[in-house]
Amino acid sequence: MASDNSSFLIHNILNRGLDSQKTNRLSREYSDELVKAELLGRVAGISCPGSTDGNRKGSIVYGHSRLAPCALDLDTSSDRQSCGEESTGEETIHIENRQIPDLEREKRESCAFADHHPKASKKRCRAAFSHAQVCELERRFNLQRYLSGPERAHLAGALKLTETQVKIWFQNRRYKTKRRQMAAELAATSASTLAKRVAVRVLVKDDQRQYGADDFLPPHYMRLYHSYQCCPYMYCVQPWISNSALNGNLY
DNA sequence: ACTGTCAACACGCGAG
DNA sequence: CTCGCGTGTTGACAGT
Repeated sequence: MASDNSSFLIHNILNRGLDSQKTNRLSREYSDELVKAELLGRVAGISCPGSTDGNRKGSIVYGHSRLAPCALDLDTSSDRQSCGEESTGEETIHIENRQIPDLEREKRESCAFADHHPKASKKRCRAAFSHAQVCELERRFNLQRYLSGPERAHLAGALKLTETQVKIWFQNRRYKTKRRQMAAELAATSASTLAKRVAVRVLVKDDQRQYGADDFLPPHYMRLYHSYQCCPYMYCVQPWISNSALNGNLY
């Protein structure tokens, strides 16, 4: 599949290139001053300092400084830009300043402390990617389910994430898709089997059916079905995504 | 309190 | 040996 590396020109804006490694090293040592500098500078967001090689064996497992507030946040206009319109080959993502609430800053700092003092706390900090980041990741996932190294680096740099974060995200995304697909198939077969069994139990009174097979569908099947259908970022999926893609491999 | 979601992780495997 | 993958699990978090 052709990779559309030209679809991200954020580097031109941010003048950061693919130097996400450097960014991550910097952000790993972030402080309020760094955040402030980043916010006041041309870059308004700060990447989550997940280690690019942190998922390998023998690496530090706990004490990463990943928190929601440190995830890149893109404004709603960028959401529309990256999610609501077809890629024209030239896309820009506008990044705006973001106030970090005291509570969030507190949590972030505690994680930063744990990062510098791995033994101080085993509390694992989980990054919550921003809406725009997830939206862009979803959009890219809909285009291609696998990324090459350069593509991953490019996307990571564009979204201010580490390559590892992008890699793990795609990994989890593929597995999630597969799981949901399997669950849906299981629910479908179970429901049809149940319907066949229930069909004999249809009550008829005065030549009128009192209830049907659907009425017997257990709540958990319904919940499974609905959760399968529901995806918070589904509206990000572009119109050009074919129905077969949606019905087949996605969601 | 319970449950679902999700990023991060562990583990095993295969490819190069 | 390194890397990425699939798969299952963990822990944080949000919603109910």
